[in-house]
Amino acid sequence: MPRQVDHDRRRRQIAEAVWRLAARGGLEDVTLRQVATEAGVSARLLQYYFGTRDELLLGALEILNDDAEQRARERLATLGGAPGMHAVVRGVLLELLPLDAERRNRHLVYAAYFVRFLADPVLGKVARAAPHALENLVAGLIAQGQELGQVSRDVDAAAEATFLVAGADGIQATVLLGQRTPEEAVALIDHQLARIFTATIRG
Amino acid sequence: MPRQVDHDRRRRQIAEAVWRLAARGGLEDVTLRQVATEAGVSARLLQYYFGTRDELLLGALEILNDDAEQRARERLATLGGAPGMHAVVRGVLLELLPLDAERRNRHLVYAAYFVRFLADPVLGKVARAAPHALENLVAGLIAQGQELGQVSRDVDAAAEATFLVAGADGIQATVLLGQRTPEEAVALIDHQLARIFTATIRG
DNA sequence: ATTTTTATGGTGCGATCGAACCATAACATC
DNA sequence: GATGTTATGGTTCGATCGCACCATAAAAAT
Repeated sequence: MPRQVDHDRRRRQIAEAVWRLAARGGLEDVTLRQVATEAGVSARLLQYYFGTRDELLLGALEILNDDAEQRARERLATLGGAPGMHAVVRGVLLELLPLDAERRNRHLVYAAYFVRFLADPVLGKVARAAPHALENLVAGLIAQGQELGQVSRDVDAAAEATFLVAGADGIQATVLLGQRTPEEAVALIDHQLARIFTATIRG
Repeated sequence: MPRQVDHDRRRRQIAEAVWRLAARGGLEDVTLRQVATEAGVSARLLQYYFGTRDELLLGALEILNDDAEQRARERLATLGGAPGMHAVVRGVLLELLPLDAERRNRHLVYAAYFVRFLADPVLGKVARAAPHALENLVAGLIAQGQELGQVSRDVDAAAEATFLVAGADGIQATVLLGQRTPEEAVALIDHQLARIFTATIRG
């Protein structure tokens, strides 16, 4: 076994090139040659690490998903000792907004893939996994908030959770298009959260 | 002036082919040859009516926008004599959902164009026009509802309007991905509207 | 009937695409 | 040091792309 090279590192390096190109010009611009140039490797290497172009697109998406989950966990972990339901839900929703270059790029990549998700069953499967889990997570957090008296019993936790996630997603698009600043987006989220989490200033 | 042919009709015929292809496989699949085949005309005709490929993409988008606006007006006109604010807002929001093949296709086309909107200033200008107007429209309707006592004075009309539009947009995406049925989507919208339009059954 | 403008089809060119193929440098193992 | 596997670069091929160019049918204008 010669020439041990960190395969995951190489794959990530190539995947990041795919992301940049997809975010910049859509999947049309993700050609093997452009990816190779952007990643600073030879085109042959793409075949070696990913195989065909479709497999490259799939692989880059999987790595992006793993990345998103890990970053989200990291950021949620920085919320402090006992965050409280309000803060946690806020953290989850803010993960959907393009508040920094990394998140902005990620959501642009998802946008570039979107239509493909419908046509390609394999990609679709990968894409459909995440959002539903998010809604359930938020719904559970709101329900916990009800147990703790931070949320009125009158609210429909599942319905509100779904609409919060969908709303954050919709606001994300407007920020990407430059119709709204990130600050305005956060304010809109906070406005809705203040409505749902009535009985809380801290937590 | 010979051979008078309905130019608009021809352009629409070609534009519809662009929409179908874009909805099916993204802008990558919108090649001149494929569009020509899909529209049942010669590739030469695309050049004649639209010019370059970029101009074709722009033209097809403009026609789509005009179409969307006209269809929305038509549907709103069928709401009956004195619709009331609740029903009008509902009608506007439902226009954002893929409740039939036409609306589904339209939103898929927008999705296919999305990343382009950021890179191409011309396309971006066309795309940015619509949504902001929608939010203002809904905000105005909610404000009118407040005047008429159908909406509490406590609600922030602008903030709620924005979140309603964004939420409808986000829900739209989940319906397109098959994560939610159109009926569930409508129910979610109605749930939010029932919260905002408190004092109304016939509204 | 001739002319002129509009509308349409076909064909060819240079560039680029995805992917298969061929070569070989690097290195662990024996 | 010989050997065999892993990792990388380069080249080539058939297909397809956008688009420019050439031809001509159809009909209004003269």
